[in-house]
Amino acid sequence: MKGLGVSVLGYALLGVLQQQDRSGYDLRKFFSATPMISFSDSPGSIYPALRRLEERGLVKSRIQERSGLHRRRLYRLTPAGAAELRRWQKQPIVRDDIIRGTAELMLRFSFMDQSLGPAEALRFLTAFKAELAAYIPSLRSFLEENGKYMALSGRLALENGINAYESLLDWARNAIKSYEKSQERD
Amino acid sequence: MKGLGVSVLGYALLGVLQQQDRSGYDLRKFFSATPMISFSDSPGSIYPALRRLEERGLVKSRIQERSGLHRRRLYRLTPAGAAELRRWQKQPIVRDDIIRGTAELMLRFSFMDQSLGPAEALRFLTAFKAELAAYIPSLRSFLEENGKYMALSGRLALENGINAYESLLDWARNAIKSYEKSQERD
DNA sequence: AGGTTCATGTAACCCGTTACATGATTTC
DNA sequence: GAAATCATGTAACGGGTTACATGAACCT
Repeated sequence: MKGLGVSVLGYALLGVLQQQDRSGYDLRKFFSATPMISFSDSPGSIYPALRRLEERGLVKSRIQERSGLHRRRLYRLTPAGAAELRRWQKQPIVRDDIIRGTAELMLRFSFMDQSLGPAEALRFLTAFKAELAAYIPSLRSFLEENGKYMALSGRLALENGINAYESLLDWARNAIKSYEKSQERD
Repeated sequence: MKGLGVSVLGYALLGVLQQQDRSGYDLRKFFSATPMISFSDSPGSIYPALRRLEERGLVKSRIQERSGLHRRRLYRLTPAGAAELRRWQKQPIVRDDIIRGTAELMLRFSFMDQSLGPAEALRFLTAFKAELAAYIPSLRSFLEENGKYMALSGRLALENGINAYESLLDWARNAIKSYEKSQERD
């Protein structure tokens, strides 16, 4: 059960396709028109990525003919694609995930309600919180020991990193509360 | 005056080499032992990157023989390399820089005291602040309009994005104050 | 004598970027 | 009739990841 060769962009596509079937053009528009604009909407990235997903059996495409309108190729998530999305989302959170930028972790989380449900989302948040809480002190102590020898810009940049992780930790705590509240209503 | 073909890793190397001459091995250790650990310390990335920088005349290497110790190849920034670093750092800040992740912007800033001095660092921070302040409302209004139709995890992920940009804005304001204070002392 | 650290590389693979290319349909 | 939008591709290029490879010096 390994995640063979799907890029972050690939998972982003799987996540969006989970909601509804879309064409490559739809997906490009989606990326450019929502906060997922951090992904490139260039045809040179999306069309090849969709082709790769189809080769691996994670999506299935069909041509949609529309009178008057352009014909287009609609993509739908296959059961294997949905399973691979869940596998990726459920991976344990390790320090390296935190270090290499939290963008991928947030992507994993953002589709989680639909694919895994709130209980798993809560588990994710709890693990995320723990990993953040474990990592921040190492940054703090680096600043403590080296801050006085660093240039102002360097020190400020480091402080920004610490702030960013701390506001993420706050966010995680609040998100956990949101899920606990929504579970009480059941 | 365009920035022909230097990757983010390349600029990170130029920035670190600005402080002192180092070998490839030193640079790998530096990346793995400091908060710059977000860069890969694998030999497969660093040695080829150094070779490319030397081909472009941005660094110059020499072999250092040390009795008893291992011989190693020390890299030094050339004047052209220092100039290219400054050119990269001085580029205007555009919305796209904000959207594609602020890591590269923070990297640009973190070496700025040594290369461009505090006045330029202040200019950078002011532009950064303005660009952030201009971008955040568009995220807010997206949340306003679409939040009610989004799943909880998706909405929380979006809120996290907004929070992150806002804490960055706070940081920028404080950093500006730090520079203004340090200028008063002149 | 054997394992760890120092030190530097190469090569295959994947994939994102950029640019180019095409054609239908809609709008003014 | 021209411009913008819809819609889907291809191809060259660059560079990061991973894995493989080598050898000297140091420590026990």
